[in-house]
Amino acid sequence: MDRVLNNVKAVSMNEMQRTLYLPRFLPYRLTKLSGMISRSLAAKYSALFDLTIAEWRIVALLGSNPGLTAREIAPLASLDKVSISRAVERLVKSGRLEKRTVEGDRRSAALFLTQAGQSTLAEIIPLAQDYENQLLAEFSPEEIEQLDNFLNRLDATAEDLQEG
Amino acid sequence: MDRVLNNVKAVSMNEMQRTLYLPRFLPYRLTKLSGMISRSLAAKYSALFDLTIAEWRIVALLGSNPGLTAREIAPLASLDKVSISRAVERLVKSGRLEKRTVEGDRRSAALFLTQAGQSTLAEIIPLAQDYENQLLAEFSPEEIEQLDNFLNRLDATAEDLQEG
DNA sequence: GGATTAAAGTTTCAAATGAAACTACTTTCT
DNA sequence: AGAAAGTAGTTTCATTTGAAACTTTAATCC
Repeated sequence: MDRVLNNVKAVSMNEMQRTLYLPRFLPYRLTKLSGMISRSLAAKYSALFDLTIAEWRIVALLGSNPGLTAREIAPLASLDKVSISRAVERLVKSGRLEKRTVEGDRRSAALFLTQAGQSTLAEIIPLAQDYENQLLAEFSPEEIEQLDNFLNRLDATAEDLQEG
Repeated sequence: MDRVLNNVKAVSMNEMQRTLYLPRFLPYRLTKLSGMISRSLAAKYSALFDLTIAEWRIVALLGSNPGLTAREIAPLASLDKVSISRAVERLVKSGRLEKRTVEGDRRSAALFLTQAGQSTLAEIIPLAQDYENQLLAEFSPEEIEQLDNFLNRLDATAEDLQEG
C-alpha cells in the first residue's frame, strides 16, 4: 500500500487519505529541492563573483541575446521589473553591463555585456555546467531526457493552474 | 544536436558549450517551477484559511505526529527555528495550535492541534491532494513512480553538494 | 495638435526573511 | 554543589523583496 507522491490514484478509492505525508508532497519536495540548489549556487556566485542569482541570469541571457531590454528579459528570466532594475543597476556599477538608449524609444535601454561582463560569463558558464552535471551525474542519457520531459510537462501544467 | 538540460554529456566533447541556455538549465527550471507552484498554493491557503506555507506545513506534520517540538519540526518541514517560532505564534493566536510544556524540559513545548486545528487540516488535505493530482493529471502511474525516483535522487545529490 | 491613456523603468514603502543576540533553562565538568 | 558550556525558543535588527506610486516618454483619441 505504497503512496506515491501522495497521489490519490495510487490509493484505493474508498479509503481517501485523511493525512498528508509532507515529505512526499510534490510542491514541498520541489520547493525543498530548488531551495537547496539555489542556496548553494547563490553562495558560489556571490563568493566568487559577487553576483546575485538575478544578475547571473541576466548576464547569461545577454550572452546569447545581446541588446535585450529589461521588459524583454522579464519573462525570459522569470524576474519582475523591480528585480531587473536593481540587478542591472548593480551590473552597470560593477562594469559588466552597458545600457544604450533604444533608437526611437527613449524609455527603454538595450543592454549589452561589456568586455568584463563577457569574461565573467566565460568563467560562470563552466561552473554552472559543472554543477548541473554533478546533479545529473547518476542519470543516464535516457533518464535525463525523461526528466526533461517531466519538467516541461509540469511547467506547462503549473502555468495553466496559475490562472485557474 | 539537441541540448538536454544543458548537460555536457549530450554535446560532443570537443565542442564545449560557450553559452548557457537558461530555459533548460536545471536549477533555473526547478526554481521557476517551484516558484509558480508555491505562489499559487500560498495564494489559495492565504485566501481560504489565512495560513502561510510554514503554518500549513506545521499543521500537516502535527496531524500525523502530534506532540512534536519546534526543534523536531525544523528538519521535517525544512523550516528554520525563527520561521517556526513565528508560525507557531500565529497558529496559537488563531486557536489552531496548543503548546504544552514538555515534562522534564521546560525550554521546549510539545505542539498539538486543537479541534479547530484539526478541522482546518481536514479541509486542507483534500485541497492539497487535488492540487497535486492536477499537477500530475497527465502522468501515468509508472511516470509518477519514475518522477518520484528522480526527485529522491536529485534531493540526495543536492544534499551532498551542500557540504562539498 | 493637444489631451488622454499606456508603457518602460525607477523609487518608495511596508512586509517578509534570517542571522545574530538574547533569555530561560539543562547538562556537563570539576 | 557551583561554574561553564550547551540547547530550545524568542526577539532584534539589518537586508531582501515586491506591490504600488511615480517619472518620463510614446501611442491613441478626439
